[in-house]
Amino acid sequence: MGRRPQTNPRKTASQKRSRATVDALVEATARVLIREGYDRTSTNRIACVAGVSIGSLYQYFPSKEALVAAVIERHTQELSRVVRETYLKIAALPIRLGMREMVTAAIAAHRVDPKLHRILDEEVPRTGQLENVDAALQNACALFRVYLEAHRDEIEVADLDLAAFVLVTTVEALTHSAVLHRPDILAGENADAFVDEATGLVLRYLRVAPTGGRRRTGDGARATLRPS
Amino acid sequence: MGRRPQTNPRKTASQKRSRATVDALVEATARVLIREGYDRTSTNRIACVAGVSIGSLYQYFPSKEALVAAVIERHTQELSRVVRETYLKIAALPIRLGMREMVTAAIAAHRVDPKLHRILDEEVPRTGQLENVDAALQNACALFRVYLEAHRDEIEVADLDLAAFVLVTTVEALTHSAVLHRPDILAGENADAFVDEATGLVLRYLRVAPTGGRRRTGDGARATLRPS
Amino acid sequence: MGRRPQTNPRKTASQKRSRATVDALVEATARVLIREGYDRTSTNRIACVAGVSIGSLYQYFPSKEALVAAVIERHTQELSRVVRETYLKIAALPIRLGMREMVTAAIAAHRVDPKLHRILDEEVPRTGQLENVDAALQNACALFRVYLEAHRDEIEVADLDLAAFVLVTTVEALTHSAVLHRPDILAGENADAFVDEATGLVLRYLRVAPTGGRRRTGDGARATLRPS
Amino acid sequence: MGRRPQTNPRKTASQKRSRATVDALVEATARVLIREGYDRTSTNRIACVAGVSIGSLYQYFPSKEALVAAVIERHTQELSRVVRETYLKIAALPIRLGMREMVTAAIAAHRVDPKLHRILDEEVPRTGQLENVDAALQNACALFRVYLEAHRDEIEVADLDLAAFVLVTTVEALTHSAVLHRPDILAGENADAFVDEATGLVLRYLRVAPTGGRRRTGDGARATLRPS
DNA sequence: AATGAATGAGTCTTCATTCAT
DNA sequence: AATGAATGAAGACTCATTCAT
Repeated sequence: MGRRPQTNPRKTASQKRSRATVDALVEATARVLIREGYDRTSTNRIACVAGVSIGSLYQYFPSKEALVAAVIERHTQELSRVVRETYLKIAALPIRLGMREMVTAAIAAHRVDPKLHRILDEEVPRTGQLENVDAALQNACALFRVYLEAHRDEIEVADLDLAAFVLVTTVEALTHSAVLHRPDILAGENADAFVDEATGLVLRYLRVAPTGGRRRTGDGARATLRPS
Repeated sequence: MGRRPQTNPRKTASQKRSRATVDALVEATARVLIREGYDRTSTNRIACVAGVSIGSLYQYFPSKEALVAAVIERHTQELSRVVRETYLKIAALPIRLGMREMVTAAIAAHRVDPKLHRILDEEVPRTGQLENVDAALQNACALFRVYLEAHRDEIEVADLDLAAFVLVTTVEALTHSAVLHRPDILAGENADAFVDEATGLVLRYLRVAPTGGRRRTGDGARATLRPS
Repeated sequence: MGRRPQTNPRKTASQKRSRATVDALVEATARVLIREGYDRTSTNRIACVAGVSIGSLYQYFPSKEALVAAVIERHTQELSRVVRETYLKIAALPIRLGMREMVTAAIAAHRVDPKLHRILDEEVPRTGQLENVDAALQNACALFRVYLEAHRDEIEVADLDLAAFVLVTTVEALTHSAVLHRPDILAGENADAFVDEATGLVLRYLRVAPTGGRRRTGDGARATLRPS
Repeated sequence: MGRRPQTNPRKTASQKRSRATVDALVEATARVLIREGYDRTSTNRIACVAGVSIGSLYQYFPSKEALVAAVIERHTQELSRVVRETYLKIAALPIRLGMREMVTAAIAAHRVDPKLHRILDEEVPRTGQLENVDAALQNACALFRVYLEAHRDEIEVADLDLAAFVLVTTVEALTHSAVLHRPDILAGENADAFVDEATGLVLRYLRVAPTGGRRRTGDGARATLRPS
């Protein structure tokens, strides 16, 4: 596989001017990535777009990879923020509402910067970032597990860890796929239907009891029909 | 985005020798891709590994991208074959068994050539391949829809298209994630539990009635435990 | 000290055309080295002067260092040839004449390509070439030792190895220094005086008996003047 | 050959602090030169090691070359000091002892800072320093000539200038080569043998009469054995 | 059809040096 | 005086691609 270049920032810009330079560089990297694609993204181009000399670029980032890593980092941070906020928001909600909120938030997260998201997902080689991906997954699972535990009495699952993994993966995949590959599914009023569907998937998986009152084609109806 | 190079094979190798050369090149590309990673994969290297001159390489493939595309194509074909065979196999099965078989097959598919799969998934820029990805998704959904239709009486869904999309995406994501990121989940006896879990997700989503008779660690057992 | 780049030729040019390219490159390197100095010698410049593309340059030489190494090698070969031929020539001569011949040859050797010699001596960093330098020294000493052994009865030395080292070093240094730093010493008729002087140094070191018969400005004349 | 950068110190540091800064810079240059090699020696590195900002560096030295020149200068001064002291020491000694002392001092000189010496000798391009080298040589010759003149009655040479050149060159080369390339020759008790050998070379060259009393493998003994 | 030498645009990266603060 | 951020020319080197043989 060959050696991978360093990706740790070269020096932490403390002064105001340098801070601005670093920001400009990361921002420029994201923009160039989007506009040109990964292959056509060169450090010179980035420096140019950032309005910074190539020398300055290398003063703060030891390699092209480091810049891309910074962009990924920044984007991931943003997503994490959304996720964390969502958990805070839904912590107190009953699971039915909470899950719906969660699906909604997942979609929103995928729309934070869709073009960048797409590039990062499709074009940027993730070598060396694998640990991060795995870490992010573990992290999301852990958070979700906490949520499930807190709502244990509303659900029915044997293995909380497994359930967390299944749901995190599923919700991420569904929203990701819908946002990136089936915009039609999320267009206009369809959106609600999709959210219902995904939420339904989650709730039934967790064996959340169907709403007593609302009689619709739902679990509730079925329950009564059940043979035993 | 800049112009994308041609990716269509230059000429259809009719003669036997040409055919062998083409195969050798595609195979070499896959191997180099795995061994060196996308960035370090050069046409010269590929030609060398294939035991072919660089000139000959360009006689059959107009660009590097074309070679990579051919590898993706070949891998995709292989996966498609597994998928198709699975559908044939499960067509006649009741949905409970069919779905379980499907999950199993999906895992198997992800293990066809795991290293190549990973590289293709993580490192190879998919620009220009998007249509293919989308097409593959549509295709899989269509197939699955046919299956669902055939088993309509066993399930309870409002929108078959949507359900197909949801399940194809979900099963793919779960098996993909498990194989690539959580090998522990699939190790040894855990594998069965995971298959059960994924199958359970699918079946409950489709509102397939839990098994009355068969008593095993599964939905059946659970059903009886339910309060109401 | 950091890693040193490869200096081994990349591929041995077998075909006629490539052979010419390689030669042109080495020759160009020598010329550029002389004309521009080591620091200003760039691979692009070399390729340009050689009338070859930069790509071709790197097809045969993995690095700038490799080119310089090739030049050094070529120059060293040339010098070695002179040295070897000298030994052949003087093998049968009595030591008085042999040594004189040797000093003369040493001067000649330093004049093979004086400008290149100077650059190689003064400007080219010899990192990594140290072993070569040492090897060359050892080699010269060994050859000289053989010569001394063959003429053992004409000389009087306790340690042949040490004597060989001393003389090889001395003669090299004297001729080197004279050619490069004191051209006046070797100009016109002075040359003979210098050769006499150096030869005298060697002969007296080896305690070769002064010539009785031959009367000339040299040890012979002096010998008669000696008190005892 | 292109323009060579300035090498004269920018301003004479009169104040105490400035003086310290300059010293730190020169010292740092030497250290970096040794640790990293010439190529990897950058002004930023030097400034960093010296604990000084790059800006300050350029306040005192107009260029990288100037720094290196200062290091060479300092090292040369040191060597000169050793040489001068040696002359003072041996001025009153008879030539036999004086020469032996000189050889010993030459070895010592090469051991003043061997690593730096080696780098300076092998890696640092001497462009523009040629005059200095030549000057140093001339200077050493002049000093030595004075010595020889003072001892004229003990020796037998036709051309004092030539003899001075020959001996300065020879002694320098022998000790240099021994220290750098044949440490074995100077190890332990061998050292004495080598000093004897080099001193013998010098004395016989100068036709210093062998010691009358001490009967050992020497010129004296031989003289009586000589055929005629 | 095959070969592989040749091409050269373009990439990343370094580093001496300047200059605003 | 000092700082260190910024500069950008310049260099080493790669690699997809062409084309004469």
